[in-house]
Amino acid sequence: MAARTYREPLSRERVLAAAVVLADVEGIQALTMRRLAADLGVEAMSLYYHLPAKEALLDGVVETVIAEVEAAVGRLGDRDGDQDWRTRLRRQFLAARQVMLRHPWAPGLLGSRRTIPAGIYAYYDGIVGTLVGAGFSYHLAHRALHAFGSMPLGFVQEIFSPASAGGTTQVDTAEADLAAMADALPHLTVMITTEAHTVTDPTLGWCDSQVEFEFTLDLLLDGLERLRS
Amino acid sequence: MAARTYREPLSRERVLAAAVVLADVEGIQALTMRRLAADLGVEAMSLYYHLPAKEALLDGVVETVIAEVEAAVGRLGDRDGDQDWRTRLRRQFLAARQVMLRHPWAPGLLGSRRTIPAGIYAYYDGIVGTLVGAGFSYHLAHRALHAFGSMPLGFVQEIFSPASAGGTTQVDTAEADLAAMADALPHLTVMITTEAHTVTDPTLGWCDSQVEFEFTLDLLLDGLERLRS
DNA sequence: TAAGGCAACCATACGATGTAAGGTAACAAC
DNA sequence: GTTGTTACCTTACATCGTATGGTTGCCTTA
Repeated sequence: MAARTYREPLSRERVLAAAVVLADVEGIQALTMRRLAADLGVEAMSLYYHLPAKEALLDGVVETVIAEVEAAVGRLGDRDGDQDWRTRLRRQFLAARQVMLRHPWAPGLLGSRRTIPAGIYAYYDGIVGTLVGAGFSYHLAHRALHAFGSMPLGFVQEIFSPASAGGTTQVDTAEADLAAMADALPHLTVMITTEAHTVTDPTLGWCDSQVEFEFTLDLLLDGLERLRS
Repeated sequence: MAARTYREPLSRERVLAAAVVLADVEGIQALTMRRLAADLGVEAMSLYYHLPAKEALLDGVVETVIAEVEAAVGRLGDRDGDQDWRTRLRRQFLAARQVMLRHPWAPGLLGSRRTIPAGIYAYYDGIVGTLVGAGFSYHLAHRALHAFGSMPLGFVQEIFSPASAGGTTQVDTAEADLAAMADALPHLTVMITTEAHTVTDPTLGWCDSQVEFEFTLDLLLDGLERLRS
């Protein structure tokens, strides 16, 4: 009765954690269902009891990384409330960068996902909150979000792909459950409603990426010009 | 003897052009060897006579897009020589953006390539030339390149992945054929040699991405602070 | 204690993908 | 007319995600 080969049962969390480790150690291309199962001492099809498909696995992995970023950011947020807005964001982005450096495959994966991972909204809501709290208008805060580009998470969201060829526009889905958002994401909600009503060309959704692009570009060019002289 | 089904013979260029069209119309995930061959009225294995592997196909596709960017940039460069540096780069990046908007899959593909496509060097050499010609030091021009981030090509190079886990560092390869570079890429060559000798920690290669990251971050934060007040 | 039910995992198989290995048809050169 | 060469094709295989349908072992409930 001794060596009954007991095995810790699988779970979504255990699978996702193993997937992150596998990607870290052998690269994202090594993350196959069979290989991941083997690492867990299990057959490939067993994973499907805890995850419906590989896409869901990748979504979960992304979610895990976002959570790690939020944890790192939250950790320094405690004693950080009364800091200058620049200092706060600076520390946040540098902390996020440290997380992403541990998962070099993550920015690429983030950028390749079709749907925006839920955790990102909370993260960005905090950023907008910091900006608005420091006197930014919601409009300028919106611009700032775009300008930050890859700073908060190491990847470029949709700068070059407006609406990303999906079905419903972002405005539709946003207005649908705007009330539900208001609690969890107060700043983002206000920002979206404010900006949506300001927009001139509604075909573009509430982000006119051409305008955002030019804003960021000029911000960089102006800053560099100042450093030049 | 009439309807002898003649078919325009394949060529690397024809294959690459068809690949770009296929990716534009049906998305990059539709770009498989069998599907591409079918579009060309040919069997999959026939492609291997003109390209050694799918990786080479993707490299060629990237190369094609870069060439399209360079063409667009070159087209406006003719009557543009005596413009302000900001105006010139602004126009260049906006022209590049127009190209990338036609190929929404391109930034992601660019970013996923292991080796940097050759055409990019020439493109960036021109940017450095513009900057230095306007009074930038090579050091600041280097910083500016990193700060531009996704502006010139719509994707983030290696902000989060220094040396990208390759074998030889960039310094090794760069110094190996530095002489050959000097003709084709005069500004980049000078920039690399200048910067390489300034570097304090040689283990990082000549790009200390942590420093570059913080530079860009502060550039953005300072610019936004100025707009806030 | 026996019977049933369910949670967790596995064996097999199928279609899609990249591609190795070798075959074939047209044409050129001698 | 033989022989090469070029361009394309047929077949086959490993690997991938995953549909389908077991099998195993524990937990109830009587």
